Amino acid sequence: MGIEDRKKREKKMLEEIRIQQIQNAAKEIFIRKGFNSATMEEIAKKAELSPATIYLYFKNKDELYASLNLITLEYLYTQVEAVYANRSLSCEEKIIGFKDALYRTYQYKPVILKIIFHLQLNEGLLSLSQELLDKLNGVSQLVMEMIAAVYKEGVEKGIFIPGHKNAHADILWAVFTGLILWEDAKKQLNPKKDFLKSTLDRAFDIFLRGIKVI
Amino acid sequence: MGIEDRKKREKKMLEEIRIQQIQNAAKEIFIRKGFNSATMEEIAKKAELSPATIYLYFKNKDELYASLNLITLEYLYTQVEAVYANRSLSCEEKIIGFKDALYRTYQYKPVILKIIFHLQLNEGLLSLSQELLDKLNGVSQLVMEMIAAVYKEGVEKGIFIPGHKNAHADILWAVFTGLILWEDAKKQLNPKKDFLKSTLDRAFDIFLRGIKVI
Amino acid sequence: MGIEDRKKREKKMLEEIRIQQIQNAAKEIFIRKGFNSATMEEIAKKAELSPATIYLYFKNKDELYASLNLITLEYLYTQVEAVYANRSLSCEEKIIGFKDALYRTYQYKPVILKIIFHLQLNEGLLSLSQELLDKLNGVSQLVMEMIAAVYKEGVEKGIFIPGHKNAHADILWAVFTGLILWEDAKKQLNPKKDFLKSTLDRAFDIFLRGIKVI
Amino acid sequence: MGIEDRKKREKKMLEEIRIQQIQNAAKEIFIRKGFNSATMEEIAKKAELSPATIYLYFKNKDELYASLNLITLEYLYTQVEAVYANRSLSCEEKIIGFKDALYRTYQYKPVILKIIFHLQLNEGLLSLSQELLDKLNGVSQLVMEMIAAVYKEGVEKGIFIPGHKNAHADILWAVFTGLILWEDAKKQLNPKKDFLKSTLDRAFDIFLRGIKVI
DNA sequence: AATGAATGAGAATTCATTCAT
DNA sequence: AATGAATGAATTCTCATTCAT
Repeated sequence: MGIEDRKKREKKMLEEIRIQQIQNAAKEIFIRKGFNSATMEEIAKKAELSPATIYLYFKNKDELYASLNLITLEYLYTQVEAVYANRSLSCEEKIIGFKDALYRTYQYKPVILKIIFHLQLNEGLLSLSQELLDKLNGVSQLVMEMIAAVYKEGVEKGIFIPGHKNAHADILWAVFTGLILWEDAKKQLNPKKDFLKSTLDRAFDIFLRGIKVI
Repeated sequence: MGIEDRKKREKKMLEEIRIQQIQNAAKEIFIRKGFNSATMEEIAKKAELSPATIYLYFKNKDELYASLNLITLEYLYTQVEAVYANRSLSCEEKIIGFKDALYRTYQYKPVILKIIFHLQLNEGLLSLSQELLDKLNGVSQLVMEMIAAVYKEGVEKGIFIPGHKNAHADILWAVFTGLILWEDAKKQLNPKKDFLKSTLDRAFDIFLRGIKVI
Repeated sequence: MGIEDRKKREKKMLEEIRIQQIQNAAKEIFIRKGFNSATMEEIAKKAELSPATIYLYFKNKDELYASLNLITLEYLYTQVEAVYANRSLSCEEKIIGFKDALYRTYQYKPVILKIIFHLQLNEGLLSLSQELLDKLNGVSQLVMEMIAAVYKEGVEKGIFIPGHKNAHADILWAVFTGLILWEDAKKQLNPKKDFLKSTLDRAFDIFLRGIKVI
Repeated sequence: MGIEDRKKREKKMLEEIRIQQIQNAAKEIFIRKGFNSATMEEIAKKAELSPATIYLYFKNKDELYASLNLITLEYLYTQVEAVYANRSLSCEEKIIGFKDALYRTYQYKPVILKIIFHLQLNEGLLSLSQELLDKLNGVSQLVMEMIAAVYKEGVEKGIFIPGHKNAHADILWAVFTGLILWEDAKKQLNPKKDFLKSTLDRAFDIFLRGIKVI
């Protein structure tokens, strides 16, 4: 029995390895080419598999794409949640913590956030199941709510100037994504220059300065 | 002679109307579907023309897409330049002016920014002429420089806290584009809610507050 | 009445001029591009007319093409017939006369014979009416028969070695067309060298030498 | 190891069979319809494959067309070269040998000559690679040179009447191609009658008779 | 009579997806 | 489990042809 168990375990592990292998390849190709221009064949080649094999693990191209978004968002969620739940941090520190969480997520897999941007750009995602769309939106909603909650807390404590909490969550998110996008685009033209971290820090400093009650 | 002239003028106008008719349809479809998913047939249907007719006015899909950029980029530039060159405005007012210029551009032709994002996301637009790509990058460069110059001026006048001027231009640009992207994505899910203008105003308030010397 | 007549005559002449104008343009384009690759628009441009105008004079592209073949063949026919009917010529002289007739035809409008070759290459002529095909074949048949008849006469007079008369007509025709084709192809690569006339003369010398009884 | 080898060999063979299957279908359609009128779909249908499958083996229509030439041109060359290099043949026999070589080539792959004619007629084949065009011209050049050399040898030996060697090569080639073209056109109208071989033999008899010193 | 503008009917080509092995 | 081979269903683009003016 033990042997069977082991075999089963090994099988499952192998399967997961394969799935990741595919997702990794897919991520890169999707980011480089966009959803439509990325071809299954190219992804397969990158994954060192045949196109047909991908279909053993993912029902179709859309599902493969969607799977990337979900894991990305979930990863992001855990990062942000860790900051949010950390009771030892002040509101200001949490804002900084969020920034670092986002940045860590980006650093861990620079590519994954771009997937979300693609989502935001709404490129050909009509064939995603409503279920998945809901899931995606649900997670990002949760992230935004945590940010909003921290801002609200700050306002209540008299630390932050008053304002609509959701708007501030949006702004924070926008600063982050906007900078990623922009710095990345610039890096593409001039790969040597990478000012993302310092500019991001600066942006959040300003943001904090801007919302703090004097 | 006058008659011939008039006829010529009328013909030219008709042609321009047709071009705009196509561009308007294209804009909408490109925004909704993204470059790849948008089909010429769909654009044609939207424009109430046959696909073949589009090819009378645009050499191919890429050119049609590119044509949207050129117009609007120039519009963007003139908007921003007008603020920059306005000697009666203070630095702070210019920052606000930039925001309004950007927003006006966005309102005038919402497509442009999305297209820039596509470019930033490196969506298979390699078939665009180098000339156009250079133009795109050139204009955005000019815009960034104007923003940076205003920030620098503010620092020199002791109004803004010191810092790298380019970083601040990047941040401002990132806030703007990030918000467009994000609010647009949200609007897609819930078309009724459109907080872009108010959130943008708020974001720039915060940004200004954050960079002003107290 | 005289005035009406004159107007009618002028009209007819104008019409014929227009038809020739179109045919001349068509000839050149068809020869340069082949039937399928030649576009009506290109022909129209060459004729300094609009595509629509061509359709006032020719029912469609096929008919336009066919009209060229017919006139060419008819011209050829008159040339060859003149030699054939010339009672003062010997058999040998008639063979030489045929060659000159063919060459004259070719010189008169170097392009027209190539049209026939296209016909021979059977490029996309399925849409020609049977009537026209019959006409085309009928005329070329007549030409061949005249050549064959001269050969036969020569055999009967003991001047030419015996053989199947049609085969010899075919050979004569083949030598001519083959040389046109070949020399023309060479001229394309090196426009300065034009050996058609001399090579053609030589070929017919050899041909005559070869069929003459010693 | 042997097994793997065998499988590899079998796979390669299968691939070659498929390629030939496509080429055979293509040959027939191209000959019947000409390059432009032939459609990939028709070729695919003839080959009992889907159009898409053809693209697994040939990059595009042009390449498929070109592939037919390359093979056959090489075949033509080897045939003619074999005659040319055969030291046991007299000049006269070589001329006859050339004819047979040409005819064998024609029989083996009737398409090649038609394709050369298309080239000669300048049928929009501009998308062929310069490399291939050069090869085509190169090989035909070589063939012509061999023919010319044999004629020259005959003249030097006092067997053939004097004359420009290239002209005689041209004539021989023209007789051959002209007859192919002509007989083929006739066969199209009346498929039962195929006089090519006998007429060709006769033509070369006459040609030889015509150039021989009496 | 002439044409500018428009289009329907294809054509080549691509690619996600399937299936026999 | 993995895949090579095959394909149906698009999609872009072309062009002969029409028609209102």
